[in-house]
Amino acid sequence: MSDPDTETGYVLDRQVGFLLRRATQRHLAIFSSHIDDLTPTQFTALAQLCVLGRASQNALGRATAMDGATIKGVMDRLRRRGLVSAAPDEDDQRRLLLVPTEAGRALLARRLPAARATTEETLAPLDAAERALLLDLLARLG
Amino acid sequence: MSDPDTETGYVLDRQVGFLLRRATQRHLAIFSSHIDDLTPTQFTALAQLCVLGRASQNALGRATAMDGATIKGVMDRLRRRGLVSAAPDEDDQRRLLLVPTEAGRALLARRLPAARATTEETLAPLDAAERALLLDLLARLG
DNA sequence: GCGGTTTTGTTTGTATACAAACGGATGTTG
DNA sequence: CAACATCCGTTTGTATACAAACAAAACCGC
Repeated sequence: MSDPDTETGYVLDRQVGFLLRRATQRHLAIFSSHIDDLTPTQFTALAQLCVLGRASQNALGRATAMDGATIKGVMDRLRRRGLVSAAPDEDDQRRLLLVPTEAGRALLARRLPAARATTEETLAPLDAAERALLLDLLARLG
Repeated sequence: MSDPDTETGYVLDRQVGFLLRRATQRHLAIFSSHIDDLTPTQFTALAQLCVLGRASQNALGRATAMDGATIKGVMDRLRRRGLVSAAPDEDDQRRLLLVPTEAGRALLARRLPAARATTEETLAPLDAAERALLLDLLARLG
């Protein structure tokens, strides 16, 4: 009767959207406590570009789930810092061919241990089976 | 050997942070397909304010996991649309006392079914047991 | 009751995110 | 090959998010 959800039936702590936002916030805070010279988004984009070797801007955006406007801003900042280089694609005049620089690859390599520590700390409340389960459930949502 | 993670050991699709971002993106897209006159953040803030009845700006921010700068912007927009009213707190001159207007409560009531549909559609890939499990695991992360 | 600390709201600056619109290049199809 | 559609990168506008700094108000220890 004195339940706060009597009127609306809306209990915040049970909403998927809210729980996702909270978990993301905590993960972001942990990330920046381990890595202070790259944002999670920048790290993801740089890491994926290193895996791919080279990619057009939009293709990298698709690979990292960022739209055109977002990936442009991210790459602009990485390029300004000399971590990524860009050149027009010979075969397709529309495309901007992106390649990680040596500095970019080196920085990624130096930060990989901290990235793994970030994941570890984020998942610390869960045991191994629960971690696998969570990743599986999240993957099926996305 | 031809595994793309040979160099970095970094497989994007297994990173919690990436999966959280993807799931959040999908949830956001579903939300806006059901509700086009409130953002998820605005909905959360309005709903929580309706549950609380009244709250100071920072207190509402804490209740909805938004920092001071964020909750200010959200409330400014809700106030501009007449969904929330604000007045100085008599007992504490620092505080801004927020209260949902009738229009705010009415809009929330009209949008609650769509909000439930959003949750339902987001969790559609999972059965009942898996949904409960996911919410539990996410709650323990946050 | 007074001085140091905290709280509250605000502002500024940076960084995602996404929608919408655009011009240029490429692809497709009849 | 010409009309049409699609893709690419860019720009603009809006909306979270968070850090850092600030002034005013309230609190708290001694």
